[in-house]
Amino acid sequence: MQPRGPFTGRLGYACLNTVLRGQKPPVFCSRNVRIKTIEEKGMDYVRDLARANVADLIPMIEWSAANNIHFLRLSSEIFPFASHLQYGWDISFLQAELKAAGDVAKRLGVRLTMHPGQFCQLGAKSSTVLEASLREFEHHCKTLDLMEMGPDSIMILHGGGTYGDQAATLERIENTITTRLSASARARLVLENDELSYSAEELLPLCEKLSVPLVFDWHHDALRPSSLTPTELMPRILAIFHKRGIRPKFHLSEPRAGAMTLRARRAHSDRCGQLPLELPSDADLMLECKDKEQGVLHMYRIYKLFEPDVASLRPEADDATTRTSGRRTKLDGSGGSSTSPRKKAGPTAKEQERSLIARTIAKAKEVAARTGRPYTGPPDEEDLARLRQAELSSRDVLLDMRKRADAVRADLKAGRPRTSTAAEDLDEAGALAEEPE
DNA sequence: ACGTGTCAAGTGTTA
DNA sequence: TAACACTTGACACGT
Repeated sequence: MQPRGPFTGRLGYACLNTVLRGQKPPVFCSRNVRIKTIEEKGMDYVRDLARANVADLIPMIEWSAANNIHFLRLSSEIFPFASHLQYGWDISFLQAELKAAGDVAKRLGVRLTMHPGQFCQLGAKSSTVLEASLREFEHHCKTLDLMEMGPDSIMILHGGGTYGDQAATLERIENTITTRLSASARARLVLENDELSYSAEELLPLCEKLSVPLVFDWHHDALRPSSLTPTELMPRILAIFHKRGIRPKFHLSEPRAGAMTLRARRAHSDRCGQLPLELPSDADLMLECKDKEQGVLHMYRIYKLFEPDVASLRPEADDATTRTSGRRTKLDGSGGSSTSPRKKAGPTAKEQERSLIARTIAKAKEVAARTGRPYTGPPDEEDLARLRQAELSSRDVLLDMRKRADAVRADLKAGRPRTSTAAEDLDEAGALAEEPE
């Protein structure tokens, strides 16, 4: 199905290895703590957690290399509260352990990157937020420095908020980058287009001016498109990486099947199924999907890049819906939930079901009127199952997103205002347009 | 052991 | 206005 050429680059996953996490004892690098516990147990407890997190870096890197994965993102939770104003602490006492992990990564050829959280606002107006952002960013940098990682170990940030004035905020970001970052932090900084505030095109002028590479994210680009297509943007994106001597890096995620609203489409699916056509064949691509390393192995199989070790494979969830944050609520409303179930992620399963039935009936009536055939009543279970399948297919969502992104691009090129990329209805979702038997 | 509510931090969008 | 989406799930407590 894919017309793209062979992919020779590296696929990576972020922060957590679900296979190792499930082992006994578990291997993971994101042990965390609450403030209350810090106050009860003291900082030594936090440092012990951090030591355990660092110790698990090595098996995670080794497992990855053994499974042909040479690209990882380190979790920001590896050092809980390290940059906190009140409960912060110095990671230097772990220098030897960090260097050991870095040595393993370099020996096995595993690229390590980091991605500080949304709290890092280089364009913040508030000095409190800006100082916290700088502490956090420099802390991430110190982690990679202590591991003695090379220039490919970059740190990704988004533009962040716009504070109602994108141009003014971009100036503040520039000022922060040029006057507030350490040399090492600036050397590792890269920016990434996001899906709400800064498209690739809106970041590129700053990136080009300061020689800060841009990590291009296809999913974000679909939700906040530039006037230029990814193909048109690609030479500019690659030029900065090449100028800096940093291996290009990209991000890929996909919306969950059935996602129609903007909110739902922002969320990430369990796995990815399509390599972007514009992806350079030798690029590093970070997969941001819920199934982590399984997403990479999944892609290895789809594109026949590697034959994964059977022992490393886990089956794909069969009950994934538009619900996110690890929720696995089925369409019929049953199913477990690993996080707070009373909080809604989009419409509830019952609401989705009601809506689906209503639209289906309306469509059937319309078809009946158009074709002269009698309307035979509401859909039965079999109809619904078929419609769910067609309507909620991830492929349909991707195609719809691409189509809407193209429309936004056309608007931007024509100087018209930016419009929404969200789907308002399901009329174009494949099987719904089919006529009943 | 398991289920569930909550957790350091920011911003924008939506129901 | 509160919930939720994002780069990332785990802690902590109650049953």
